[in-house]
Amino acid sequence: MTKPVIQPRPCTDPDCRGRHSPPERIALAESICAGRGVQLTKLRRRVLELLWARDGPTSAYQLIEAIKLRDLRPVGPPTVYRALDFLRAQGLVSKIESLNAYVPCVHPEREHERLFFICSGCRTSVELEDPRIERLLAEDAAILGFVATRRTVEVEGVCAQCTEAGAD
Amino acid sequence: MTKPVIQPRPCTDPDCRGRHSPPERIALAESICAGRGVQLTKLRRRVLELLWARDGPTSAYQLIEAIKLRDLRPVGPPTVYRALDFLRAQGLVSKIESLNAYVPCVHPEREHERLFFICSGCRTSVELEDPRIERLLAEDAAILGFVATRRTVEVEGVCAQCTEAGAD
DNA sequence: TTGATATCGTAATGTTATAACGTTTCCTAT
DNA sequence: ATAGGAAACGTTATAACATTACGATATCAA
Repeated sequence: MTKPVIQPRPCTDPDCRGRHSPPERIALAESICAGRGVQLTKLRRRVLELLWARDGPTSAYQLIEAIKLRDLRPVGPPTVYRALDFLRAQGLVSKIESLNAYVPCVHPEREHERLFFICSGCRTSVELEDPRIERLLAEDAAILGFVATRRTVEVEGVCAQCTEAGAD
Repeated sequence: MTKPVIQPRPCTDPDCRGRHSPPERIALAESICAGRGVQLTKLRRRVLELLWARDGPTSAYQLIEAIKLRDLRPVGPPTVYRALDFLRAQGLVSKIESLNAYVPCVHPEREHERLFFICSGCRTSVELEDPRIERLLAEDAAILGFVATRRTVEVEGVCAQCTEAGAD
Protein backbone atom coordinates (compact mmCIF):
# COMPACT_ATOMS: atom_id res chain seq x y z
CA MET A 1 0.00 0.00 0.00
CA THR A 2 1.36 3.40 -0.97
CA LYS A 3 2.87 5.41 1.82
CA PRO A 4 1.61 8.96 2.01
CA VAL A 5 4.06 11.59 0.87
CA ILE A 6 4.85 13.71 3.88
CA GLN A 7 5.53 17.36 3.22
CA PRO A 8 6.12 19.40 6.31
CA ARG A 9 8.31 22.46 6.33
CA PRO A 10 11.16 21.73 6.02
CA CYS A 11 10.16 19.17 3.45
CA THR A 12 11.06 15.54 4.03
CA ASP A 13 10.40 14.43 0.50
CA PRO A 14 13.63 12.97 -0.97
CA ASP A 15 12.56 13.99 -4.47
CA CYS A 16 12.61 17.67 -3.65
CA ARG A 17 16.21 18.33 -4.69
CA GLY A 18 16.39 21.42 -2.57
CA ARG A 19 13.68 23.50 -4.15
CA HIS A 20 12.87 25.11 -0.84
CA SER A 21 14.18 28.62 -0.57
CA PRO A 22 11.59 31.30 -1.26
CA PRO A 23 13.23 32.39 -4.52
CA GLU A 24 13.12 28.81 -5.75
CA ARG A 25 9.47 28.49 -4.74
CA ILE A 26 8.69 31.61 -6.69
CA ALA A 27 10.74 30.47 -9.66
CA LEU A 28 8.77 27.23 -9.69
CA ALA A 29 5.51 29.16 -9.56
CA GLU A 30 6.70 31.36 -12.42
CA SER A 31 7.55 28.38 -14.55
CA ILE A 32 4.24 26.67 -13.82
CA CYS A 33 2.32 29.81 -14.76
CA ALA A 34 4.39 30.37 -17.88
CA GLY A 35 3.74 26.78 -18.94
CA ARG A 36 0.02 27.37 -18.59
CA GLY A 37 0.00 30.73 -20.33
CA VAL A 38 -1.25 32.60 -17.26
CA GLN A 39 0.39 35.58 -15.63
CA LEU A 40 2.01 35.54 -12.24
CA THR A 41 1.81 39.31 -11.93
CA LYS A 42 3.76 41.41 -9.49
CA LEU A 43 0.90 41.52 -7.02
CA ARG A 44 0.19 37.79 -7.24
CA ARG A 45 3.86 37.02 -6.79
CA ARG A 46 3.99 39.37 -3.82
CA VAL A 47 1.10 37.59 -2.13
CA LEU A 48 2.72 34.22 -2.73
CA GLU A 49 6.01 35.49 -1.31
CA LEU A 50 4.28 36.80 1.78
CA LEU A 51 2.59 33.45 2.33
CA TRP A 52 5.95 31.70 2.09
CA ALA A 53 7.47 34.19 4.50
CA ARG A 54 4.94 33.28 7.20
CA ASP A 55 5.01 30.48 9.70
CA GLY A 56 1.49 29.27 9.25
CA PRO A 57 -1.95 29.81 7.77
CA THR A 58 -2.45 33.49 7.06
CA SER A 59 -5.69 35.39 6.76
CA ALA A 60 -6.46 37.67 3.85
CA TYR A 61 -6.44 40.65 6.19
CA GLN A 62 -3.05 39.73 7.56
CA LEU A 63 -1.81 39.83 3.98
CA ILE A 64 -3.41 43.24 3.51
CA GLU A 65 -1.63 44.44 6.66
CA ALA A 66 1.68 42.99 5.53
CA ILE A 67 1.43 44.71 2.17
CA LYS A 68 0.45 47.98 3.82
CA LEU A 69 3.48 47.84 6.11
CA ARG A 70 6.12 46.59 3.74
CA ASP A 71 5.13 47.70 0.30
CA LEU A 72 4.60 50.60 -1.93
CA ARG A 73 0.90 51.09 -1.82
CA PRO A 74 -1.85 49.73 0.39
CA VAL A 75 -4.32 47.36 -1.24
CA GLY A 76 -7.96 46.71 -0.54
CA PRO A 77 -9.61 43.40 0.27
CA PRO A 78 -10.83 42.70 -3.29
CA THR A 79 -7.30 43.02 -4.60
CA VAL A 80 -5.93 40.43 -2.20
CA TYR A 81 -8.89 38.10 -2.62
CA ARG A 82 -8.46 38.22 -6.39
CA ALA A 83 -4.81 37.32 -6.06
CA LEU A 84 -5.70 34.48 -3.69
CA ASP A 85 -8.37 33.21 -6.08
CA PHE A 86 -5.84 33.13 -8.88
CA LEU A 87 -3.20 31.37 -6.79
CA ARG A 88 -5.75 28.82 -5.57
CA ALA A 89 -6.95 28.17 -9.11
CA GLN A 90 -3.35 27.45 -10.11
CA GLY A 91 -2.84 25.13 -7.15
CA LEU A 92 -0.18 27.38 -5.67
CA VAL A 93 -2.18 28.16 -2.55
CA SER A 94 -4.78 26.33 -0.51
CA LYS A 95 -7.44 27.71 1.77
CA ILE A 96 -7.76 26.16 5.20
CA GLU A 97 -11.51 26.30 5.53
CA SER A 98 -11.64 25.71 9.25
CA LEU A 99 -9.40 28.74 9.86
CA ASN A 100 -10.44 31.05 7.05
CA ALA A 101 -6.77 31.29 6.23
CA TYR A 102 -4.41 30.50 3.39
CA VAL A 103 -1.21 28.51 2.97
CA PRO A 104 1.23 28.16 0.07
CA CYS A 105 1.31 24.69 -1.44
CA VAL A 106 4.54 22.80 -1.00
CA HIS A 107 4.48 20.97 -4.32
CA PRO A 108 2.33 22.83 -6.79
CA GLU A 109 3.90 20.91 -9.63
CA ARG A 110 2.17 17.77 -8.38
CA GLU A 111 -1.46 18.37 -9.04
CA HIS A 112 -2.81 16.39 -6.14
CA GLU A 113 -5.47 16.91 -3.56
CA ARG A 114 -4.06 17.74 -0.17
CA LEU A 115 -4.83 17.09 3.46
CA PHE A 116 -3.88 19.46 6.23
CA PHE A 117 -2.91 18.78 9.80
CA ILE A 118 -3.41 21.96 11.79
CA CYS A 119 -1.80 22.40 15.19
CA SER A 120 -3.82 24.43 17.67
CA GLY A 121 -0.67 24.91 19.75
CA CYS A 122 1.68 26.64 17.33
CA ARG A 123 -0.94 27.52 14.70
CA THR A 124 1.05 25.91 11.92
CA SER A 125 -0.12 23.39 9.39
CA VAL A 126 1.42 20.45 7.62
CA GLU A 127 0.40 19.48 4.13
CA LEU A 128 0.13 15.84 3.08
CA GLU A 129 -0.90 13.85 0.07
CA ASP A 130 -2.58 10.51 0.58
CA PRO A 131 -3.90 8.91 -2.60
CA ARG A 132 -5.56 6.20 -0.53
CA ILE A 133 -7.91 8.75 0.98
CA GLU A 134 -8.58 10.20 -2.45
CA ARG A 135 -9.51 6.74 -3.65
CA LEU A 136 -11.93 6.14 -0.79
CA LEU A 137 -13.57 9.53 -1.26
CA ALA A 138 -13.94 8.79 -4.95
CA GLU A 139 -15.46 5.43 -4.12
CA ASP A 140 -17.97 6.91 -1.68
CA ALA A 141 -18.82 9.61 -4.20
CA ALA A 142 -19.44 6.95 -6.85
CA ILE A 143 -21.82 5.09 -4.53
CA LEU A 144 -23.83 8.29 -4.17
CA GLY A 145 -23.65 9.08 -7.88
CA PHE A 146 -21.91 12.26 -6.83
CA VAL A 147 -19.53 14.07 -9.20
CA ALA A 148 -16.83 15.60 -7.04
CA THR A 149 -15.07 18.81 -7.95
CA ARG A 150 -13.23 19.78 -4.78
CA ARG A 151 -12.22 18.21 -1.51
CA THR A 152 -11.50 19.64 1.90
CA VAL A 153 -9.73 17.40 4.39
CA GLU A 154 -8.52 19.05 7.55
CA VAL A 155 -7.42 17.50 10.81
CA GLU A 156 -7.14 19.69 13.87
CA GLY A 157 -5.05 18.70 16.85
CA VAL A 158 -1.64 19.09 18.42
CA CYS A 159 1.61 18.47 16.57
CA ALA A 160 4.47 16.35 17.88
CA GLN A 161 6.58 19.32 18.95
CA CYS A 162 3.76 20.98 20.87
CA THR A 163 2.82 17.69 22.53
CA GLU A 164 6.42 17.29 23.65
CA ALA A 165 6.59 20.86 24.86
CA GLY A 166 3.52 20.18 26.95
CA ALA A 167 1.71 23.03 25.24
CA ASP A 168 -1.69 22.69 23.76
CA MET B 1 -13.69 -4.24 3.65
CA THR B 2 -16.43 -2.40 5.50
CA LYS B 3 -18.98 -0.67 3.33
CA PRO B 4 -19.60 2.93 4.26
CA VAL B 5 -22.92 3.60 5.96
CA ILE B 6 -24.85 5.85 3.63
CA GLN B 7 -27.15 8.35 5.26
CA PRO B 8 -28.88 10.66 2.90
CA ARG B 9 -32.26 12.16 3.63
CA PRO B 10 -34.42 10.10 3.53
CA CYS B 11 -32.12 7.72 5.31
CA THR B 12 -31.25 4.45 3.62
CA ASP B 13 -29.89 2.83 6.73
CA PRO B 14 -31.93 -0.32 7.47
CA ASP B 15 -31.24 0.02 11.19
CA CYS B 16 -33.07 3.30 11.46
CA ARG B 17 -36.43 1.85 12.42
CA GLY B 18 -38.23 4.94 11.30
CA ARG B 19 -36.66 7.51 13.59
CA HIS B 20 -37.01 10.20 10.98
CA SER B 21 -39.84 12.54 11.68
CA PRO B 22 -38.80 15.81 13.30
CA PRO B 23 -40.49 14.96 16.60
CA GLU B 24 -38.58 11.70 16.73
CA ARG B 25 -35.32 13.46 15.94
CA ILE B 26 -35.96 15.86 18.79
CA ALA B 27 -36.97 13.05 21.12
CA LEU B 28 -33.71 11.30 20.33
CA ALA B 29 -31.77 14.48 21.03
CA GLU B 30 -33.63 14.90 24.31
CA SER B 31 -32.79 11.39 25.40
CA ILE B 32 -29.12 11.77 24.44
CA CYS B 33 -28.84 15.01 26.41
CA ALA B 34 -30.69 13.57 29.39
CA GLY B 35 -28.34 10.60 29.39
CA ARG B 36 -25.37 12.95 29.49
CA GLY B 37 -26.78 15.22 32.14
CA VAL B 38 -26.83 18.26 29.85
CA GLN B 39 -29.82 20.44 29.07
CA LEU B 40 -31.50 20.65 25.71
CA THR B 41 -33.13 23.95 26.54
CA LYS B 42 -36.06 25.50 24.70
CA LEU B 43 -33.77 27.67 22.59
CA ARG B 44 -31.38 24.85 21.75
CA ARG B 45 -34.27 22.60 20.82
CA ARG B 46 -35.74 25.38 18.70
CA VAL B 47 -32.48 25.77 16.77
CA LEU B 48 -32.27 22.03 16.23
CA GLU B 49 -35.88 21.93 15.01
CA LEU B 50 -35.22 24.75 12.59
CA LEU B 51 -32.19 22.95 11.19
CA TRP B 52 -34.28 19.82 10.66
CA ALA B 53 -36.99 21.88 8.99
CA ARG B 54 -34.57 23.11 6.33
CA ASP B 55 -33.49 21.49 3.12
CA GLY B 56 -29.80 22.06 3.44
CA PRO B 57 -26.92 23.69 5.26
CA THR B 58 -28.18 26.77 7.07
CA SER B 59 -26.22 29.80 8.17
CA ALA B 60 -26.39 31.19 11.68
CA TYR B 61 -28.00 34.35 10.34
CA GLN B 62 -30.67 32.38 8.52
CA LEU B 63 -31.51 30.82 11.85
CA ILE B 64 -31.69 34.27 13.44
CA GLU B 65 -34.06 35.34 10.66
CA ALA B 66 -36.20 32.23 11.05
CA ILE B 67 -36.51 32.80 14.79
CA LYS B 68 -37.34 36.45 14.27
CA LEU B 69 -40.10 35.57 11.83
CA ARG B 70 -41.65 32.58 13.50
CA ASP B 71 -41.03 32.96 17.19
CA LEU B 72 -41.75 34.96 20.21
CA ARG B 73 -38.71 37.15 20.54
CA PRO B 74 -35.85 37.99 18.23
CA VAL B 75 -32.43 36.72 19.25
CA GLY B 76 -28.97 38.11 18.64
CA PRO B 77 -26.03 36.37 17.02
CA PRO B 78 -24.32 35.33 20.28
CA THR B 79 -27.47 33.54 21.37
CA VAL B 80 -27.65 31.46 18.22
CA TYR B 81 -23.92 30.79 18.13
CA ARG B 82 -24.03 29.56 21.71
CA ALA B 83 -26.84 27.20 20.87
CA LEU B 84 -24.93 25.96 17.83
CA ASP B 85 -21.78 25.47 19.91
CA PHE B 86 -23.74 23.37 22.36
CA LEU B 87 -25.38 21.29 19.67
CA ARG B 88 -22.04 20.74 17.94
CA ALA B 89 -20.40 19.72 21.20
CA GLN B 90 -23.13 17.13 21.67
CA GLY B 91 -22.72 15.83 18.13
CA LEU B 92 -26.26 16.87 17.22
CA VAL B 93 -25.13 19.39 14.61
CA SER B 94 -22.13 19.71 12.31
CA LYS B 95 -20.66 22.78 10.76
CA ILE B 96 -19.92 22.66 7.05
CA GLU B 97 -16.71 24.67 7.07
CA SER B 98 -16.61 25.31 3.37
CA LEU B 99 -20.06 26.92 3.51
CA ASN B 100 -19.99 28.49 6.96
CA ALA B 101 -23.28 26.74 7.54
CA TYR B 102 -24.76 24.14 9.83
CA VAL B 103 -26.59 20.84 9.38
CA PRO B 104 -28.32 18.53 11.85
CA CYS B 105 -26.63 15.17 12.27
CA VAL B 106 -28.60 12.20 11.04
CA HIS B 107 -27.41 9.73 13.66
CA PRO B 108 -26.22 11.56 16.74
CA GLU B 109 -26.47 8.36 18.76
CA ARG B 110 -23.56 6.98 16.78
CA GLU B 111 -20.60 9.00 17.87
CA HIS B 112 -18.70 8.87 14.60
CA GLU B 113 -16.82 11.32 12.51
CA ARG B 114 -18.70 12.34 9.42
CA LEU B 115 -18.00 13.24 5.82
CA PHE B 116 -20.18 15.56 3.82
CA PHE B 117 -20.99 15.60 0.15
CA ILE B 118 -22.20 19.04 -0.77
CA CYS B 119 -24.10 19.65 -4.00
CA SER B 120 -23.48 23.00 -5.60
CA GLY B 121 -26.64 22.51 -7.69
CA CYS B 122 -29.32 22.10 -5.05
CA ARG B 123 -27.25 23.33 -2.12
CA THR B 124 -28.00 20.23 -0.08
CA SER B 125 -25.58 17.96 1.67
CA VAL B 126 -25.39 14.27 2.37
CA GLU B 127 -23.77 12.91 5.49
CA LEU B 128 -21.72 9.73 5.44
CA GLU B 129 -19.64 7.68 7.80
CA ASP B 130 -16.61 5.90 6.46
CA PRO B 131 -14.43 4.27 9.12
CA ARG B 132 -11.82 3.43 6.49
CA ILE B 133 -11.11 7.11 5.97
CA GLU B 134 -10.97 7.62 9.71
CA ARG B 135 -8.42 4.86 9.91
CA LEU B 136 -6.22 6.36 7.20
CA LEU B 137 -6.37 9.80 8.78
CA ALA B 138 -5.41 8.29 12.12
CA GLU B 139 -2.55 6.49 10.44
CA ASP B 140 -1.25 9.63 8.75
CA ALA B 141 -1.59 11.53 12.02
CA ALA B 142 0.41 8.83 13.78
CA ILE B 143 3.21 9.14 11.22
CA LEU B 144 3.40 12.86 11.98
CA GLY B 145 3.16 12.31 15.73
CA PHE B 146 0.03 14.40 15.55
CA VAL B 147 -2.75 14.08 18.14
CA ALA B 148 -6.01 14.69 16.31
CA THR B 149 -9.02 16.24 17.99
CA ARG B 150 -11.33 17.09 15.14
CA ARG B 151 -11.71 16.26 11.48
CA THR B 152 -13.28 18.08 8.59
CA VAL B 153 -13.93 16.11 5.42
CA GLU B 154 -16.03 17.81 2.79
CA VAL B 155 -16.49 16.97 -0.86
CA GLU B 156 -18.03 19.56 -3.13
CA GLY B 157 -19.61 18.61 -6.41
CA VAL B 158 -22.90 17.76 -8.07
CA CYS B 159 -25.32 15.16 -6.73
CA ALA B 160 -26.91 12.42 -8.82
CA GLN B 161 -30.26 14.18 -9.13
CA CYS B 162 -28.74 17.47 -10.25
CA THR B 163 -26.48 15.68 -12.74
CA GLU B 164 -29.53 13.95 -14.20
CA ALA B 165 -31.47 17.18 -14.32
CA GLY B 166 -28.61 18.71 -16.24
CA ALA B 167 -28.31 21.42 -13.64
CA ASP B 168 -25.06 22.35 -12.04
C1' DT C 1 -3.82 53.31 -33.02
C1' DT C 2 -7.58 51.06 -31.88
C1' DG C 3 -10.24 47.73 -29.70
C1' DA C 4 -10.56 43.76 -26.72
C1' DT C 5 -9.32 41.52 -22.59
C1' DA C 6 -7.15 41.02 -18.25
C1' DT C 7 -5.81 43.12 -14.17
C1' DC C 8 -6.00 46.31 -10.53
C1' DG C 9 -7.89 50.34 -7.47
C1' DT C 10 -11.48 52.07 -4.49
C1' DA C 11 -15.71 52.73 -1.87
C1' DA C 12 -19.29 50.69 -0.07
C1' DT C 13 -21.54 46.95 1.71
C1' DG C 14 -22.64 42.20 2.93
C1' DT C 15 -21.76 38.14 5.80
C1' DT C 16 -19.97 35.54 9.61
C1' DA C 17 -18.48 35.46 14.38
C1' DT C 18 -17.04 37.09 19.02
C1' DA C 19 -16.15 40.25 23.14
C1' DA C 20 -17.87 42.21 27.07
C1' DC C 21 -21.06 42.69 30.36
C1' DG C 22 -25.52 42.50 32.49
C1' DT C 23 -29.84 39.69 33.60
C1' DT C 24 -32.50 35.68 34.31
C1' DT C 25 -33.23 31.03 35.63
C1' DC C 26 -32.73 27.22 38.21
C1' DC C 27 -30.70 24.21 41.44
C1' DT C 28 -28.82 23.32 45.95
C1' DA C 29 -27.46 23.79 50.73
C1' DT C 30 -28.80 25.66 54.73
C1' DA D 1 -37.91 30.00 52.00
C1' DT D 2 -34.07 31.84 50.68
C1' DA D 3 -29.15 33.02 49.87
C1' DG D 4 -25.47 31.66 47.03
C1' DG D 5 -23.69 29.94 42.83
C1' DA D 6 -23.61 28.11 38.24
C1' DA D 7 -25.51 27.80 33.71
C1' DA D 8 -28.02 29.91 30.22
C1' DC D 9 -29.58 33.84 27.88
C1' DG D 10 -30.08 38.99 26.34
C1' DT D 11 -27.99 43.12 24.38
C1' DT D 12 -24.78 46.27 22.38
C1' DA D 13 -21.00 46.82 20.01
C1' DT D 14 -17.38 45.41 17.25
C1' DA D 15 -14.17 42.28 15.01
C1' DA D 16 -13.12 39.33 11.20
C1' DC D 17 -13.95 37.60 6.65
C1' DA D 18 -15.60 38.36 1.93
C1' DT D 19 -18.03 40.40 -2.18
C1' DT D 20 -20.41 43.84 -5.32
C1' DA D 21 -20.06 47.38 -8.40
C1' DC D 22 -17.77 50.33 -11.09
C1' DG D 23 -14.02 52.86 -12.84
C1' DA D 24 -8.96 53.12 -14.14
C1' DT D 25 -4.96 51.09 -16.04
C1' DA D 26 -2.21 47.88 -18.42
C1' DT D 27 -1.34 44.53 -21.99
C1' DC D 28 -1.56 42.61 -26.35
C1' DA D 29 -3.14 41.58 -30.95
C1' DA D 30 -5.02 43.17 -35.32
